[in-house]
Amino acid sequence: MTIDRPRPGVSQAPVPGLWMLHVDLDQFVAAVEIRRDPSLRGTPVIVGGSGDPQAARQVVATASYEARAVGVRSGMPLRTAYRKCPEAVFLPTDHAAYDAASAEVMEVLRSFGMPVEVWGWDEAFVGAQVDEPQPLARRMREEVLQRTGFGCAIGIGDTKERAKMATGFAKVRSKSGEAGTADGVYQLDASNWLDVMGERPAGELWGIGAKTAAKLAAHGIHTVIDLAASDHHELAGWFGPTIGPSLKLLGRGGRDVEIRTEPYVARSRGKQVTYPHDLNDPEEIRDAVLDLARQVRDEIASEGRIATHVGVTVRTSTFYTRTKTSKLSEPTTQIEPIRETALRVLGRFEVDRPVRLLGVRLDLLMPPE
DNA sequence: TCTGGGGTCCTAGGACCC
DNA sequence: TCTGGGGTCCTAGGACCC
Repeated sequence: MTIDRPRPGVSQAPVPGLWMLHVDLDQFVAAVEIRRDPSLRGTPVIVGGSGDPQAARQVVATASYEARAVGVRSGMPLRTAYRKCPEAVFLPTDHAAYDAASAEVMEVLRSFGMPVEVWGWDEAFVGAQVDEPQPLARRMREEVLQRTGFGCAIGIGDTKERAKMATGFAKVRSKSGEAGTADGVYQLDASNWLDVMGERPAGELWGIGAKTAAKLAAHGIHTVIDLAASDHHELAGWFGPTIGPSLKLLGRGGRDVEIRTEPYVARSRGKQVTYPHDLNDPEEIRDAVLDLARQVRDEIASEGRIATHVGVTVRTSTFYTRTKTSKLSEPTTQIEPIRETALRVLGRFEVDRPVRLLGVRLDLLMPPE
């Protein structure tokens, strides 16, 4: 799954008549499970880990609305979710099913003949050159529902950032069942951005997390309008030359209008595992790292990708987590140099506590252009 | 509530070279 | 005479998102 976020430094601007439609599927993972087993409809569904609610060290990946209603959240330990909602149906994650269902939806979106940028399983941006984006968005929702059975919300904006924020309002309205035109569709553009967003906390903006929000607040910047009116030189001093000014831009609603339709090319590939029980034996730790290295190498090799760096992550029982990386002597797809390098990187750790998690990541050679 | 997994991008500092 | 400045490569760490 590929994730992106507002890219600092992207320099474009709203284009008259060009609308960004941000399509966001409702509780997608749970919806896929409910579609293939309609008897689940109306009952709380919790997807995550192996599907065993008693398993330690596993968390909720997605909870259906019924489970969310009683306080179940993604990222919550499965055992906690079970305590809150023992009547829920617990299911293991099934990536292949979500991949396939996602592809169905993206095909429906592409059938409108407009550029589609896929964002992970359950999100996409569509670039629409139309005078009236709202009727189009409603037709898209209808078409997705008819042809796939999945509900979605659509945010409309004159930038991607505004469209993404608009989706949040579209979802609220669609759930409240509010009558009128705003059922699952909401529009944010230059004309209403500050009216709607200005007094909201800056931390609600996409790309501003808890850390950045706290740092902004320490400098007296609390709301979106504060951020929009802030001094970009000061921001650069606090956050660096790229991120600083990009934050002010975010407060003003962003300016990205580029729909990238090319297939996504990953920059890295990794695998990490939290073991059901801590590893103590150095031999066992070595073997586990070699096993992870082999798995990731097999994946990239089957996709014709070439590794440039090897990273190893170690998390100890105290949750202390560190990653070290080494450049391969030359880009390769061969298992031997990757194994050797992984062991060399592992050797740079002083592992003096039980190990909870190990990970191996390969940075990939990017094709030219 | 004992805390997953898979990613991306930016920043900073040291090494090294001219 | 211990001293300037710029550029690049490499790695660690942090922040964010789904």
